[in-house]
Amino acid sequence: MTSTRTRRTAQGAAVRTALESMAGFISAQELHRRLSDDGSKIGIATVYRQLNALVENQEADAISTPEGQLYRACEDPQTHHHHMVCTSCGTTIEIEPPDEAWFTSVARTHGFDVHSHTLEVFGICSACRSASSAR
Amino acid sequence: MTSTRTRRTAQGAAVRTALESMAGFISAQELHRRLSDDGSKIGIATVYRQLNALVENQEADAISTPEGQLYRACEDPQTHHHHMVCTSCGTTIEIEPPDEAWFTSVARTHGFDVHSHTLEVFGICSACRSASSAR
DNA sequence: CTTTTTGCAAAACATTTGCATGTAA
DNA sequence: TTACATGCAAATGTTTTGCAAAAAG
Repeated sequence: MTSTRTRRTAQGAAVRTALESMAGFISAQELHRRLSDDGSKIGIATVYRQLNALVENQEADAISTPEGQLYRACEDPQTHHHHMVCTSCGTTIEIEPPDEAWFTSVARTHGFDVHSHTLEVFGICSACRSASSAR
Repeated sequence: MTSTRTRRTAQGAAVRTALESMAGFISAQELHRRLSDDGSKIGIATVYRQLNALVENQEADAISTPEGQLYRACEDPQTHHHHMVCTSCGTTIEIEPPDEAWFTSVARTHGFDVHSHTLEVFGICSACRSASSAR
């Protein structure tokens, strides 16, 4: 092995930049769509490869949803926030966990070095609830 | 509406029974495989439909993984748990939130009717941490 | 009978991979 | 140069759907 880590490519930079400019999580497909719309010339396969590389390098983390994987650039542990989303209309409300410190404490207990965490609450908002009298 | 809820079918019972007899989570594909091996005559599409029906009726819940959805029969609300996963080796540890009730309380505050919630902690387990002296 | 469920195969998607070609280093 | 990255299309794997036939009520 003559040592060679990662090559600097336009596509790689584009993916990283785009991901970092995102507020929350985004899918590879969606990210690719945005990059393309913005004029970037990049294939979907490359988006996946870059995204997976970022995750492996711990520069991003991913969560699984019924629609597939969602990626997010890693930020300062403080900067992040959680959401509560209405599974009916999609409304999203930002919520604040009672004890953010808990995450790191459990981790320490198990010898983990916490990198990030996700918390999502799904439900039906009052508006949708009243709307759907049927069921 | 002449009122008609759900029809009782052999396949439906088979799926529910099989799911309830499972220890943990299982995928639709895997469940179908087992049912078939046990002689049940049921199509994969039906397994999916039954499973999704159970989830909608809150008789089962599902989690998303990179390999797809995993289902589990619902038990006492207390029984569900969250995970902490090592982003390096994939090891998953079950963790217990300090205050499960918090989820429903925030929801109520915002007029939400909580349906489910997710909590995931990402990090590096001790084993991987020591192992990766290189980097 | 009437309406829901099933099965099957096709359709939809998300994600990965093989390979020839382009391109950092 | 030369090994790694990209693009494209084909391959995978999961989940959904259309539709005619079977089953429940």
